This record gives sequence, C-alpha cells and structure tokens, in this order.
Amino acid sequence: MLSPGHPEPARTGRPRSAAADEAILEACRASLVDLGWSKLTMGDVATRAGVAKTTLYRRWASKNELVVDAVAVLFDELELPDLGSLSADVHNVVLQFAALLDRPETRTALMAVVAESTRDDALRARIRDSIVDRQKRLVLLGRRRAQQRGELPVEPDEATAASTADLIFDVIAGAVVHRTLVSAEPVDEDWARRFTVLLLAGLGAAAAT
Amino acid sequence: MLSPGHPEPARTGRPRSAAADEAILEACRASLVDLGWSKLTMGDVATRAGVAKTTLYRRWASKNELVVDAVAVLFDELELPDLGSLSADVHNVVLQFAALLDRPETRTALMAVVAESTRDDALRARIRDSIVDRQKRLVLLGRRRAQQRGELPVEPDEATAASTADLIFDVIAGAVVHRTLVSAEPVDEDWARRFTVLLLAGLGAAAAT
DNA sequence: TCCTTACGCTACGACCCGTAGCGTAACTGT
DNA sequence: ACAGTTACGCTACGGGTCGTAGCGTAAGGA
Repeated sequence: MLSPGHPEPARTGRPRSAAADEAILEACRASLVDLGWSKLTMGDVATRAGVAKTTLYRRWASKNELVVDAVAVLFDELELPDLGSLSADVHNVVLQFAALLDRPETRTALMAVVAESTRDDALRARIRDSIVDRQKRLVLLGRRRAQQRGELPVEPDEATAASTADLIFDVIAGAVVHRTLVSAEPVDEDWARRFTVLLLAGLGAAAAT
Repeated sequence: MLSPGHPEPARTGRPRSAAADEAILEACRASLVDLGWSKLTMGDVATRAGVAKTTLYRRWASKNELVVDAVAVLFDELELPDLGSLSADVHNVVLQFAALLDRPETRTALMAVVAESTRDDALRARIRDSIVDRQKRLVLLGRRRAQQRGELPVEPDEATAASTADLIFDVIAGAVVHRTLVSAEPVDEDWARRFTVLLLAGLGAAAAT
C-alpha cells in the first residue's frame, strides 16, 4: 500500500474497498501465472480485478510494490510444526519452501522483485518486511527448539548468535532457491535429506569453534 | 548471438563487425550500471554503442539474451588457484564470487535474467551454458583437488558423485547470492570463514553416509 | 444534509517496442 | 574490374504500455 497512514489514515470520506484490495492481489497472482513477470501489465491486472486502472495507482506506486504484496501472503503458508528433532524440522521446512517456489506465481515474481530491489532501497525494505522476515522467523523458531532439546548450544554472545542465525538462513534459503530457480532441478525427498545431513553436521562443527 | 552458424556461417558478403559486438556488450554493461534492468532499453544501448538499433536486433532476439551475453564474460574472471587445502580454496572462491556480485552490472542482471528464465526454456539453456556451467567448473575442480589431497573420499558411484557436486554447488552459490542480494549484507572475511567451516564439516558428514 | 474521499471512465502525451524499407558500405569470387 | 552477397545506418511506422488529469458519481462520516 501507499503509506498506509501511520496512526490515523483518514476518518472522513468514503473508505477504500477492502474487497477491491483482495480482488486486485488475487488478479495480480493470476496474471503472474498466465503472463509471467515481464508481460504483466497494470491494465491487465485492473481488468481481471474488475476495477479501473486508476484505482491500482491510488494504492500502489509501481508494479514492483504491487507484486510484492500479492506474493507476500503466500509466504504466510509456511509453518514449522515441532517434529521432535532438528533434523526433521529442517527437512520439513526445506520441502515446504521448495513447494512454495514450485508455484509459478512465486518462482517468477520472487527473483524479479529481488532484481529490482538492487536499485531501490524502499522496495528492498518492503521485501524484507513482508517476505524475508517471515521466512527468517522459522529459522529462529527451529533454532530455539533445538537449543531447548540440547541439539544446539546456546551461544553466550548475542551478536554471534544473530550472525549464526543469519548464516543458517542464507544457507537454507539460498540453497533451495538456487537449486530450484538457477539449477532448475527439483528439490525432492532425496535432495532434502542430503542437504539436511550436510547442514546439521556443519552446524555442529560451527558451534565447536 | 542469433544462431552463431553451426559449421559455416556465411562465406560471402560483408562480415559482421567484431568491434560492434564488443561495443554493444560494453554499452549494455554500462547501461546496466546507470539505469538498472527495468529501465534499460535497446535504443539506449544502441546509442551508447554508436550503432543503429536495427543492428542490435540483427544479433540478439531480445533484451534478455543480450544481457546474458553482456554479463557472461564477467564470470570468466573467476579462477581457482590451488591454495593447498580445500578450506582455503572454498574460502577463496566464496570471496571471489561475492566480489563479482558486488558489481552493479552483475547483481542487477543476474537475478533479472534468472527470473525471466522461469518462463523461457531457451533463455534458461543460454544461462546454463554461459554462466552457471562456468561456475560449476570451479566446484568440480576444487573437489577433484581435494580428493587428490585425500581431504574428500572418491565416491564409487558416478551418479551420487554428480549429485553431490550439484548439492555443493547449490549450497555455495545459493548462500552467497542470497546473502548478497536478498539479505543485502556483505560477504566479508568473517562470513566467508564461518561459511567455510560449516560447509567443510558438512561435507565430511555427508561423505560418511 | 453537507463534506470528504474513493471509484469508474475517458482521454491524453510520452515512451519503448520490433519491423520494414531504402541507400550505402564492405568483402568475396570470378 | 565487376557482379553478387551480406552488413550497416537511417528513417518511419503501428502497436502497446505507462502514469496522469479531469470529470461525474458513489459511499461513508459529522
């Protein structure tokens, strides 16, 4: 949204249609599936949503921001049930994340907005808030559980604890994304198992130093 | 290039200007730096290169393919000197790859063309041939050296050997790309060291299973 | 009821796309 | 030297998208 109005957006006048919001985001996802990123146009999204093109521009300043919002909700599907061991939790989240990247609307949109964000700090912040942080939560949660089980040591230093979490996050998410989108090969049960073995052994060694 | 002419391209007539080729690719990289991916236009590249716009279309069918070729040569800079240990080799290649992704023309172009390739098989093949395989060579070389040093076991099965190499490649490249472009934090000496420790320990464990 | 804001619609200039057509330049084989 | 072939620069064009402005109307709040 365009500056969602910090405390009090606007009390008077006709309120914005929440139904239109959802219709636009849904139409944007559908358009991504059919047309992909480069051929997606604001006019097409407006037509699919049954709203005027001007309504889109009243809410989103650019195609980039619209697509980020449209795709962000999909990352809410990610969950991390307690499967009893760090190994099982990692294995599970890898497969979940891979399944998300198998969807055409996410696989084409995610890399495109990341590419744009290299030149647009505001867009990068939006991606961080609505997509990246939602994934990172899972890493932090899984790590906390593993520490409670005694599978991972509790780091005394706060700073190194944070950078370790960042490292784990980049390794997991990076490997799955690279496997799926660059190497273009499937993240199947076997790959997830091998990756999990590699990561867990690495974590044990990283903790020792 | 557009179908580089398999054995004998064309013997007669005026030959294509090799100088124009290089001028176009150079202009494309410069335009990427100044404008980024989304605002880059074929007309702008042509103007910078001092050629007509039609000349671009005679050689590249689309902006995507032009950018892939323009960026591909940068990946030739990657080298893997024998530093005496697998640890040192991994550490070195991580920093090299990160330095490459620090350049504005690569960081914006790489993700953009990968995003487009999710809907274009021909583009994906081009990326694989001119970019991905050039990186993967380094992984295979480093692995071979480590096996000769006795740091890594020689896998008996050819198929598992290949999939192990793929796994390593996706972990290394994926983590560096994700750290640089998604998390948007620097791959410095300390990060490279921690990552190397994690990976090497993981490789040892993965080999044991 | 008045005020304020959102909405749909139309129209618009600006820009980029990708191609066609033409005359000219460069190189090859006879 | 000459004809044949291909590349190049240039201009022009229809088609599409962009993002905005202006208008009349719809929907809520004081």
